[in-house]
Amino acid sequence: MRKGELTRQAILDVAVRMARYSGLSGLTIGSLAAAADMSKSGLYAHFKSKEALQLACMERNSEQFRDEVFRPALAKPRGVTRLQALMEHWMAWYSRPGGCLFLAAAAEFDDLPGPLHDLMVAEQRQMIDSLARIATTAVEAGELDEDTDVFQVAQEVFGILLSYNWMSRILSYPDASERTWTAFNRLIDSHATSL
Amino acid sequence: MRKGELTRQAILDVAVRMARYSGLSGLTIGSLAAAADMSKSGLYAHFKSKEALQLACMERNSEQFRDEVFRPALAKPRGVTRLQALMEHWMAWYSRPGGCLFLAAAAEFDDLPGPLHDLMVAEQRQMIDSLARIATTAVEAGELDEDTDVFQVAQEVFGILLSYNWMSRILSYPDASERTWTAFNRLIDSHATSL
DNA sequence: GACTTTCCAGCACGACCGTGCTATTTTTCA
DNA sequence: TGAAAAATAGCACGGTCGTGCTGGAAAGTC
Repeated sequence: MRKGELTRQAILDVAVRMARYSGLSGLTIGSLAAAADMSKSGLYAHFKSKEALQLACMERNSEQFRDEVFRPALAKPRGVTRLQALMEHWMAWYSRPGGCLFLAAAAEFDDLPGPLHDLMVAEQRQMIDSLARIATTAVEAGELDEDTDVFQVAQEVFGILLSYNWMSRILSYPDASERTWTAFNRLIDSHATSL
Repeated sequence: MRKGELTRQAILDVAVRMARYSGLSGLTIGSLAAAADMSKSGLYAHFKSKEALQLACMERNSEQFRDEVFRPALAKPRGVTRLQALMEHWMAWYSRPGGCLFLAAAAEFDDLPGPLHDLMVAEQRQMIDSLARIATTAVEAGELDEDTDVFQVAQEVFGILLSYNWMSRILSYPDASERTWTAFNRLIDSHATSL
């Protein structure tokens, strides 16, 4: 790997960490350059515009999310076990310092048209699809009813996770985690095959 | 009411509408002044700092939320009916152009200490408490089990709403609304008193 | 209608923004 | 090791940021 590509990745690591706090719009070349111990212009040369930098941040963040949330879950046996593992890692992801960049980006670009909006939506859609696919494995494993609407499950699981993020990280409710699992178990039970 | 106070309110109306798109950090005095047909300094004089303007925006947004979501719900008979009405108006609130300022503010200030963070958390907590109180009326009305954990219900209802916001507004899934009600009904059923 | 208070525009400020151009240093490869 | 290519710093630009001051216009009060 070329030196330049290495530096670029190092910059992106710093940028994503900063963006978790300030959002992608709040990210500035100057402060990023200072944090990365580089000159503004030297850093800027790696991305031809600020928007390109922001897009690269989103993509890097997606990679990290796949690595830290989906990949460990996919290592577990298919079915409810995998779904549980996904929940665990997802909750840990939300608990990282600075919070989740996706949630920040969604709030920032939900109604602002442009490439950043489009990429954000595409990444989010892909995530929901992956979540639904894992729910499908639980149906195939015979753990959930055959007529289960996996997208219904995906939407509800995502809601449970979003609510966890708010209650735990933002409002610091101590029982948030426990209530999250209560909600999840109730959701699974209601779709579980009655033997 | 003095002229100044009238202008101040007019400014805040514009500011809140703008902040729904750009967030409270993205709000700038210059663009706000242009949108309000005022000079920068003339507008600025009404708030002694940008932070004060942002705080005023949050408070105004809270008033609007109470007026448009909680007040109509409280006009309904206590119990599940009221909870349903709350859901309806809350969903309509999320569907407003620009989205919900609370969600934007939560993403912006979740890990940035300061008065804006503190006010955001306080408002959000109050909202959850009000939501739990409405759930309590359903218990008192004999519609939900006596041993229902109303904060569990509040957390789950909020999750259902958050998920609706994402699926509907951000990802434009056409079935989001229907699935939202499916989730809500199952939640209520699981806590309903068995007669 | 005079007087006082309030409101608001004009203007200026230092700081930082994103973005380019130009050298110069560093890396890469023959 | 020397030539070609890539990476980075220095510097400058027009623009906008938040914030103050100051004077005149408008509103409120008697």
